[in-house]
Amino acid sequence: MSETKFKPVEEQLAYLRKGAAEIVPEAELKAKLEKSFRTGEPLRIYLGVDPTAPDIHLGHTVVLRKLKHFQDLGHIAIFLIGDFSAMIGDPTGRSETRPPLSREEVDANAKTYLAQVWKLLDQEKTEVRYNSEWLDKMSSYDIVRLCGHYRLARMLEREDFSSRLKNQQPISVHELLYPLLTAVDAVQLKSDVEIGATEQKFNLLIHRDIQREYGLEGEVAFTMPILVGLDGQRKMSKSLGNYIGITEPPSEMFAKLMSISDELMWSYFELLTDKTADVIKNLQQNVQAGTTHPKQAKVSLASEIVRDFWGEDAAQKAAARWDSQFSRHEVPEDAPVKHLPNDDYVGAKPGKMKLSRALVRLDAAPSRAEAERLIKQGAVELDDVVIADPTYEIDLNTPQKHLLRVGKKKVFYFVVQ
RNA sequence: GGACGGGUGGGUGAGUGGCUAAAACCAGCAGACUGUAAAUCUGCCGCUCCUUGCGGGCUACGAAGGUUCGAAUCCUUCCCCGUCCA
Repeated sequence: MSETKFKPVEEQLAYLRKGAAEIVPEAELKAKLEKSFRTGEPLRIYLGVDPTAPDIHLGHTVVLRKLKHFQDLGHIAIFLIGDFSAMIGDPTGRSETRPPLSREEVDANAKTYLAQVWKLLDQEKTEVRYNSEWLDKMSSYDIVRLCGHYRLARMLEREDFSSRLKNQQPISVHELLYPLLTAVDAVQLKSDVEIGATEQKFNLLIHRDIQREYGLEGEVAFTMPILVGLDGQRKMSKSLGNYIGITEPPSEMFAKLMSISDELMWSYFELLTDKTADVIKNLQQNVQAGTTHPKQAKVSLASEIVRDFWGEDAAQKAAARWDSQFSRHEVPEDAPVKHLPNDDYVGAKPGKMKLSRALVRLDAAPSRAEAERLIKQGAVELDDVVIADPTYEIDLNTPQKHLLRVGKKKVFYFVVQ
């Protein structure tokens, strides 16, 4: 290994700092980088992820991208799958106990999860580990000894626990074990740096402490901000429904990105694109000065993100389609054609079907009550005519294709079958 | 083990026998305005049936029973959570 393998330390640091929330302690990271530069030994960076859900969304990619940055600089990226710890459940940010997952659920999630990770990370260069590898083997004695390395008072300092305690919410004992067990990961991996979201800071610092208890140097806690979801308020999460999954089709991804607020756009630029801090700042100034339309800036944001996951072509198509459908209100070229089954149901009239019933059959409304509401509110357009009469009936004897619009987002054709 | 407090719609949280499909707020949905942005305004916001009506039926306030013409509200048992004491 030659000394020329790595870029100068300051250059590496500048690259790594982009988007970072906190590096604790930064001086130590610098020291580690310097040592690595001298010796030619790459640093060991890890990101631990609990496969509690099968899908990755943009929020997860923030830390993933940072791991990639380390990888880009020639360091060793370790992707740790918390297949064991997922069964315990991370108490972080929880106002209630997380329901434990079964082994099967965890395994299935881990599999689909990993497949998605390679959209961002270089599979060739990434070390994948599972923490069941060592956690499964620990004896009760090992665990008791591990617990001996940490104090309850310090554990209870953390916000999640203290507020639950105050609000008379339950805290299960096993939740206290979570940060201690994941600390074993850090010990086993002999990590130099661990990446996590800001909410993981507490866990990361415990990991650092425990590593030292086990005679290691102690990793640097590298935290990234939490990505705010599409609502612009709460963190992006699947359960809140304010997320963009990385396997979502390009045009959907694009449309969702275009719907975020202007303010939110900037943190997305910072955390989800490779644009440098300077470029982003510049763009922001142009928008403020009025020389660039905010919509234009957002189009470039959406294009870049879609391109990362689906390629240049797909990104361009998605942009064109968005413009056509939402700016010009055209019917998209690839609008789906659905089939309206002309089957029997109790009280069916020959050749007729209530529009509200058809909406449910066509998957455009979750229930007939909801469908009627949409109709009454003028949200439903059949063949370019607004139908506001909830008693409207569709003539089932017409063989041609009908165009249906429900709200602004749903546009499709249907044929009676 | 004992004493006490609590479990309401996606969330927070009112409601202590009928006027309650259940206040209010948040979230959500739709319309207007726009750049499908935000903000704002308006309406909706359990399910179902139709003759779409201040319409009919069904389901709902931790679970199961009971009292009552009538229960989220009263009683019994059970489950769950918390606080204090041991």
